[in-house]
Amino acid sequence: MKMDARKRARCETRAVVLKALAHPTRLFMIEVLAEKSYCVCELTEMVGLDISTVSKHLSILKNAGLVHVEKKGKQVFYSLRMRCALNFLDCVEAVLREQAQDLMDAIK
Amino acid sequence: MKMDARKRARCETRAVVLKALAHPTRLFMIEVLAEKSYCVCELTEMVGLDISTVSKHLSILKNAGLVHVEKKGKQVFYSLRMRCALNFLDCVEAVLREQAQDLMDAIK
DNA sequence: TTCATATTTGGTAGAATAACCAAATATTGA
DNA sequence: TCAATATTTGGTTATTCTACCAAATATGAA
Repeated sequence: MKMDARKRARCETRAVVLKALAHPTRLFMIEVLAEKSYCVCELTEMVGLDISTVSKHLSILKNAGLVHVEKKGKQVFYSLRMRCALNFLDCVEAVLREQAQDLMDAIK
Repeated sequence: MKMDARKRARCETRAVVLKALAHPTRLFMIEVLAEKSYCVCELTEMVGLDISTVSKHLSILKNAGLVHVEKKGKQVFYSLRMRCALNFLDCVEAVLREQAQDLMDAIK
């Protein structure tokens, strides 16, 4: 099974979604947004980075289809759109646990 | 819920696993390795990049704990270790389908 | 040991990312 | 309209990533 142009395009599309998740700050925000929606300034306060940086991170999540955006007055609220991203993260946890176990096994 | 040092570290660890998945070539190989294990030269043939590039991609997957490595004679075989990475990808598909649907809705 | 094959590692150049600051835009209220 | 607040966008710099080539390493066969 070769990676022809079609398969490559398909993988590139998927990679956009995964890349959106693959950043500490964005992961953190995904977790936070799993509870409820927050506006940019609230997220900025939690994250502790410049608001322009946070805004750009959020736009990456938006472009990937991971969050939903709603404007209310002067504020813009983001919420988690794809709940299955959370299962996602559980899977990552499983990977990490297994890695840790391997390390333990290697030591003893 | 602020992103303190501990939370940041936690997110960074998770991000390593996600980053490993977040590349078209590596995604492709994950899919291929879901069927059965392959050696580096077979994967290189499928992927169509330089073998050194493929080797580096594989080492990223290995470091993230996503694949298992087994040496047989002159060849090195890689296999998918975390099957749940596939559910992962199903979730990504769901995201993409929903995005496509939104586009359709926006047009009509 | 020597050769051939398979893989990894080191080096390098170009592309992509992420952080900040400053400026632009949008919205509400005076 | 003007001022204040919330957010986004543009610009810049430093870092990281990715692809290739060349060289090093490992293994099995002659």
